[in-house]
Amino acid sequence: MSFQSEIVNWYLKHKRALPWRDTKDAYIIWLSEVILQQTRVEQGLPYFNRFLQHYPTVLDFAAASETQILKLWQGLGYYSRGRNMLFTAKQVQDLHNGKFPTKYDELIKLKGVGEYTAAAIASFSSNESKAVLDGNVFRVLSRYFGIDEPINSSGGKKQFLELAQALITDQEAAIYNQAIMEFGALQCKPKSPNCSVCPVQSGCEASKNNLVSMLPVKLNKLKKRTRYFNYLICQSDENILVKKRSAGDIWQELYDFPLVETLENYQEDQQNFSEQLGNIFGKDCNVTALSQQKHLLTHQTIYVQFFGLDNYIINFNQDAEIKWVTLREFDELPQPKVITNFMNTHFNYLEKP
DNA sequence: ATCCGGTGCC
DNA sequence: GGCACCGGAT
Repeated sequence: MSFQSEIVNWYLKHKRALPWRDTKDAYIIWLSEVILQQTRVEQGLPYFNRFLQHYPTVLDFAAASETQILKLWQGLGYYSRGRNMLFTAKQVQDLHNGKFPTKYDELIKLKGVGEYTAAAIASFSSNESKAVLDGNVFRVLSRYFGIDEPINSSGGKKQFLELAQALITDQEAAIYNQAIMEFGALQCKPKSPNCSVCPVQSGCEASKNNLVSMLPVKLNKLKKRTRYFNYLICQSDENILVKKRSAGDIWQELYDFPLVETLENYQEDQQNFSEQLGNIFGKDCNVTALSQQKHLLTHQTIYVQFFGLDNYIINFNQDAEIKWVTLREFDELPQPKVITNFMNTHFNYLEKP
């Protein structure tokens, strides 16, 4: 038996009874699908029932106020979904005579309806053979076919979409789409799927190769940190106070200046800034803001602000890595780019021929 | 504390 | 192409 037939058979046996199943009403399917975006069935179910009770048709929905919609949406998260639904309901009223579209090409134009939701509504309501590709489908396909292409890369998405579309058959589009998603949600779960009772285990590449827990592959999207570096330029004649950077952070063993890091711009984080500044240069020190620049790293965005130091007392005990060097000595020390840039603009007489 | 997940918008 | 949007599960 084919993969698709096995999945559909499994579905007929194990599917949950849910109120939006087995309806062909595109409005009701839209309602359920948008509510279920980024949301688990158990959490979305009561919301779906309340929305359908309040707004039995798309025209009822279109007549609602944004406040009413958001009040009903309360607690579900991603509130732009609710706002987009109202916008779309009005559009369906005005542009489609209140009749909710059932074809992918029309659905995809609606606000809040992306590729997944358009394929879901089109296949469920009119059996159009557009493959759905959600988190469940990615997982099932990557495991069964042993695909280790990252699902959140553009190439990976394309590959999975082509595969999913090749698998769907015209006559069974609606039920197959529902089946593979339900299969992913209940059987081929992200964590500890029970492969011993899986109907397609014998054909599953991940199972054969012991890769079930490794698939699907997902690129960690590096979350960029935003940081605020406030450098204190302490200069006396030809000497400047520098600091060697230590382990556990960027630019290890390179030289920069005494640094106060704040959680936000120093003006937004005044108290913290002044306190740290006082610890290094005494309570009564004066600073003057000089230049600023934005420094981009792979994993961090650093807003760098330079300050000139007017009067100060240096508390050397605060940090053993602080020391005086001449400007010429500093020029020979390894420095981060952002420091070199600063030196070149403010001490350009040091530039070599 | 970290993972999970569609769409809009930049 | 990458982030912001949210709450729940693990």
